Amino acid sequence: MNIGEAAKGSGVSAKMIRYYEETGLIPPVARTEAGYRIYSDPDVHMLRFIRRARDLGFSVDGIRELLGLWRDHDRQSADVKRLALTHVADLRLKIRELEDMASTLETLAACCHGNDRPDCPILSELEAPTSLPTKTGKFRKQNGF
Amino acid sequence: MNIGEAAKGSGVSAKMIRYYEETGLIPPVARTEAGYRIYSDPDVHMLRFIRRARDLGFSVDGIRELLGLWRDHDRQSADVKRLALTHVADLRLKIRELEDMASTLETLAACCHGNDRPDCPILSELEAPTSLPTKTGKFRKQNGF
DNA sequence: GATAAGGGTTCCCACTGTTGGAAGGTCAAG
DNA sequence: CTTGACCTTCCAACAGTGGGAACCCTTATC
Repeated sequence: MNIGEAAKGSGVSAKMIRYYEETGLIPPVARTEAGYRIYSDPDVHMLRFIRRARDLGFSVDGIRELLGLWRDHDRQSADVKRLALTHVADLRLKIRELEDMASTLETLAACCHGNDRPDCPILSELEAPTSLPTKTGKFRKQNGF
Repeated sequence: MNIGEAAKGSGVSAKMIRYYEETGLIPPVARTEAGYRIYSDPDVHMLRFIRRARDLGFSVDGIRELLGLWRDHDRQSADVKRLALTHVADLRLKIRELEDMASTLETLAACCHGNDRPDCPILSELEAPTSLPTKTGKFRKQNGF
């Protein structure tokens, strides 16, 4: 099976398959004499695993670890669980940050008349932060996730 | 005031101030004879506005619009409000996606013994998605936000 | 056998936003 | 006059993904 079919079968674009191979997330596959990559069913299986993990928000590095555990038949499920729960904690943290942003903005928007006059509490707040409640205290995000 | 002081006073790093200038988010400022950028209090004020908007999760493009409204004394607060609420909707969408990921993973983790045995429902699910409930249906994220 | 369509291959660029560093000029204090 | 802390520009990198160019391969059709 060539890369296009593998892409269709796995839901991972051909571009990304090449990228994953280049960056070592997946091992290089065999090639035809002409240089075409050849994929087997297990390869596609692995690609689907990767896609599913991305769907769950794992970073490529996280997936690297997951793949390691997946391939390791002597793994301990505790390791997988820890990896998953760490990721859940990251997600929840990110959610809280976004939630804070959204609720702050919503509060401000609720105070804004939203008419044809120029005065607007949203701009006022951006201009001169009045330390509105931000449950987490720390506000600044540092990685896009 | 030079860029370092402006950075300290605004909370925007010198690097980012230069970047914002280069990309046209903020207009170029005056320079000393030696080429040092000179910032005034209003400049720092604007930088603080920008930083605050970034803290609320606005993209640079969003900030561009906000700045335009901020500077426009004939603006209509309705435009600001619309901008803000659109952003809130984006945030809430993203939150829902992350929430789905987190709850799916949490459900799976709860089913995982987390012991020294290798069998693990998390890996099983990644391997062969059993279409767990994902309230939104569409799952794949397409922009990092 | 020639040709065209629709693959594949590599490589480079763009995006978002931010950081890091190198090479070199400048300013203020000692 | 030197030293250290600034400033300047330029270049690279990060994570992931998409777009596209230039070129090769395969297959079907004429």
